[in-house]
Amino acid sequence: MPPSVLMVAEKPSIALSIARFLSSGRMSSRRSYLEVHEFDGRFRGLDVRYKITSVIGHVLSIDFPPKYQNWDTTDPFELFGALTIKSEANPKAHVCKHLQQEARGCDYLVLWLDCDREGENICFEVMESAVPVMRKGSGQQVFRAKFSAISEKDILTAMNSLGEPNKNEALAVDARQEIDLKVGVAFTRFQTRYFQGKYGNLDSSVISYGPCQTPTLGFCVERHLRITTFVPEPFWIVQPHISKGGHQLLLEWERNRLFDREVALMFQKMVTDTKSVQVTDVSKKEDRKHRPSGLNTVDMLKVASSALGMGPHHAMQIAERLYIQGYISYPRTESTAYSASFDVQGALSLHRKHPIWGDYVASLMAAGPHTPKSGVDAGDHPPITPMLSATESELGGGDAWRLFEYVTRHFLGSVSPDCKYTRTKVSFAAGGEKFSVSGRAVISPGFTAVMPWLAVADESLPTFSVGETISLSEVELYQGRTTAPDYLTESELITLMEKHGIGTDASIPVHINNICERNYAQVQSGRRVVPTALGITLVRGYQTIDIDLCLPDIRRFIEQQITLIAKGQMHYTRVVQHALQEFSAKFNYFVAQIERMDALFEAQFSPLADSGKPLSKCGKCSRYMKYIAMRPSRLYCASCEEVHHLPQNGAIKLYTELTCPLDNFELVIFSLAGPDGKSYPLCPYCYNHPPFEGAEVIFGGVGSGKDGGKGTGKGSRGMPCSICPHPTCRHSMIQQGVCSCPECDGTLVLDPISAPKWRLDCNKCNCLVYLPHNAHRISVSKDHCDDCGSALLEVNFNKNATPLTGGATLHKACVLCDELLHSLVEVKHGKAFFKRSGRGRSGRGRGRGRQSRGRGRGRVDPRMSFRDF
DNA sequence: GCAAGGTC
Repeated sequence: MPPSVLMVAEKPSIALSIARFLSSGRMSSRRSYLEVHEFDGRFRGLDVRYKITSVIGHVLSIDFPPKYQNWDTTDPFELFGALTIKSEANPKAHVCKHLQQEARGCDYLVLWLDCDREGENICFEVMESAVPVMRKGSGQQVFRAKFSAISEKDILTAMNSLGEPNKNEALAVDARQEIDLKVGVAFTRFQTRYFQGKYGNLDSSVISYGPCQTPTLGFCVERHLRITTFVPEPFWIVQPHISKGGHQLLLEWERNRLFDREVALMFQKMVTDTKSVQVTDVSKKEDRKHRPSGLNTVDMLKVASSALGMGPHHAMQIAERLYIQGYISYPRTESTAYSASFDVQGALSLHRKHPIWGDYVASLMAAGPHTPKSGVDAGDHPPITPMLSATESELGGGDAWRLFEYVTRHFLGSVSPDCKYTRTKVSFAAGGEKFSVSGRAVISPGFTAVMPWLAVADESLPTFSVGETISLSEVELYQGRTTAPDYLTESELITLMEKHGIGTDASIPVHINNICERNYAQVQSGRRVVPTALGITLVRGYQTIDIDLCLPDIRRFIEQQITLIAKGQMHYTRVVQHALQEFSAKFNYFVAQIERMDALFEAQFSPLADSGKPLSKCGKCSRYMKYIAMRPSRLYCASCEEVHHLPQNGAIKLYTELTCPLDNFELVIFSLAGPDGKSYPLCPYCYNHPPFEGAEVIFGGVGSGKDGGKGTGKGSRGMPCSICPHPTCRHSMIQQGVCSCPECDGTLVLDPISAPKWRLDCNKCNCLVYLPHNAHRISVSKDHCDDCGSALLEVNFNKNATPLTGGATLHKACVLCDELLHSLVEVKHGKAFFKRSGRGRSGRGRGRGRQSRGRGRGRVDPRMSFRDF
């Protein structure tokens, strides 16, 4: 067997391009967890077998170990000194396994990750999986390819000048990750617990803090404060009117405007008294409006927001889709310059026949090639360009078409001539004051023909000659008032973020989205970002305690620090320790001074005790607790001063005054919205303090985690009755569970309030099983099926609609094994439901893994009866 | 329930 070389790129599309260039298209591709392309070639004087595949961005991500995951038992300050762990960023993608599988026995590893710091960091993540399983050899086995574009020339050059991955650059990213995590999580947990424990109407699931999101909010609040503190001032302008050759002209005053009325009046009188103006100069010169440079992500997002009315998050989703479908090039790029190898002619010729801009493209090509305006080549990806021609109907109209049209017009504009026009300026004098008027005449529209919204408007002027006098028809004294600035548009916010280095092209939309989701700001009409009371109060609080916390310099500080590592000027450990020391000191000060921020909250929000409505009784003091419906919904016992968290995004009701046998708390019932939203009872106390040793481990209880500290996913934060292992309580999983879920490792539990459309709900996933609809009562019996171990159901059919022979109404049977019962049920959100031997409900091996499962996750008619399967 | 950064 020839030696083998494994090559790894940052994303599948790049692996494919590189494979094509290096193999001249002669390769074979197969699909493992990710695509792998193989071909034969030469490597350092050897005949080798090449394999090229990719990861999907970062392989690993950083977090705290499980013991720090509990918000109730971890002092946020401890987080600064905590160990951190790295675990697989997206376990479902099996990237580590994929890398190990492909690297096993390979002789060489070539890293083709993006050539930026993050890419350098991913190199080491890849090495961590790959190197241990490679064949041990002598000499260098790991190589780094450095490329500045995904073009044949660049890729071949890179292949011929392989180097080594840069550990310092990778360490800089490790440092950023650790600092961001510790600072962000410590502040977030502290302020969330502090303020949510005091106020009932904050309406945010979490009061987050972050070195990017908070300065982003800071920009919006700063503008808000400028607006609210704005004091308008009156000003005056002397405006002479003249008429010539049928034109009525208003002359512009060289002093622009004055804030002193008396002085302005004096000038007006001087001008009026002269009764005429004299032409002192007529200048004519050719001017041009430059064609745009190539389109990068940030500019695309700004235009999408300001001209197309599409939010950055949405615009990125649309762009992503256009990219996947092959209509546009990679949409995440910082570059505005096309690389030297970019084929302008080829890219243009795609559009020659386009029904809308085909004629323009044809004339552009006929006129010869136009060099694009220079811009920045960040070396990551080329500017965003169309890769196919498409019409509105092909793209299904809507936002996809509008964004594609913009990308295409921008590209065409960037390789078109500049717009040329003549600018005329006529200067006048009257009463010692100077005035002017300007006109414009377009010579050739250039790129504005295809980007008409940027067109230069003709403003014709009559002909004037120097020395000419024109009588004044009127000299107006215009009075105006300065006006407050408006709220920041999304587009302006993006500009500010980019200018201050807040976020990256890919993360800017995420940060904006974040401050909206946390209810700190809202995008209002005109796509202006307006901070909410919560957002304003937070930023004013930071300003009161420590203004650094909401200024963009905080990000700059972190960037500066880690750059020292990247350049090898400072040791990783020293930098991280220094930064954390600085931030933990800030944290301590913030905690010590929190009452100053709280004073602002007090003036704006209502205390917990005044919020919400009485709902259910506390098991400790027997007094009614209040249900606070505002996000995050919770129960508050005013006499015990305790907050009990509840599951989110659903409705909470009292469960007919039933109580938990363990702690006497009244049960409540949680229901997800909609006809197919499942519901389950829960004890407010048990939900937050799982009473059974091991229960929280099995189910991922509050703040605990068994799988590397990630928790066990949404909805499994606490312990509702549907997963409670209490052996005798009538609401527990033991009593209400029927059988294993066909979709996951959960258990199907009788939905207690599903009547009259009785059904079983999975206690983990969204699988629902509808039971016979002609039953007026269904309950879970204490008996089990002899064949499969499932709990038997007692079905009480309606007298008039019973399927039982002889008009009998009572039927006790297994939902899986009883022919009749099984034929009357159907699964929703489920794709398979089959009998399983020996696995009954809880207590006896509650659904532990499925015995078989199709690999595909295609849609199956959700109404399919599981009998039909 | 937490950050920011990759990418799908």
